[in-house]
Amino acid sequence: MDIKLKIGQRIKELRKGLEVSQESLAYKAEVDRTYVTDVENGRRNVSVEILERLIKALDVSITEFFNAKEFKK
Amino acid sequence: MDIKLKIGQRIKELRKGLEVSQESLAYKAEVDRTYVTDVENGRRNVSVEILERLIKALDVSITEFFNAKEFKK
DNA sequence: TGAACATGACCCTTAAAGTCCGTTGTATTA
DNA sequence: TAATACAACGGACTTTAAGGGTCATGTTCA
Repeated sequence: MDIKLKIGQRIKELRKGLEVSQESLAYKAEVDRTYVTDVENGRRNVSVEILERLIKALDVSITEFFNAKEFKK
Repeated sequence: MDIKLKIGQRIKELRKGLEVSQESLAYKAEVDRTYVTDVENGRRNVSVEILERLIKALDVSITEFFNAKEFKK
C-alpha cells in the first residue's frame, strides 16, 4: 500500500484517539486545515519537516508514530 | 536536533553498515547521486515517497529505520 | 429551518523539492 | 604520477509540495 495512505491513516487514527478535529490539529501543527484533510486521505507527499510537526502535534514520538503494523515490512 | 540531520545520520549509519557507496545507494533508490550526499548531510527536506525508497534500498523496514535513539522523544 | 461545526474536493499560486550538469579534494593503488 | 573511487559542493533547471480560496455535504442542536 501507498506510503502516503499509510501515513494518512496513522495520523487519522492518532487524531481520533485524541478526539480533536482536523482543524485543531492543523492549528497546533501550524499547517492549513485543508492540508490535514489531504494528508489523511493520502493525497499529499509530505516532507519530513511538516510530518514532524504533525507527529509532535499528535503527542507521540517519531519512533512511536512508525511503530505500527503498516510500517513493519 | 534537526529532523533532516537525524535522518541523514541514520541513512549514513545504515549505508556504512551495508558497506555501499552513496552512488550505489542512489542507484538502488533511483534518486540522484548528489541528492544522497545532501540528504546525509541534513540539507534536504525529503518527501516521504523518496524517503521510503531510500529506506527500502537500505534493506530495513520503516519501523526499524525510525527505531533509533534520535527519534525517541 | 437555519446556524454552527467538521470534513472533503476542487482549483490556483509560489516557494521549495528534486534533477542534472559539472568541478574539487582526498585517499588508495598501480 | 596517473588512474580510480568516493564524498562534497555549486549553479541552473524542472517538477511538485505547501498554502490558500471557495463551494458542497452531512450532522447536531437551538
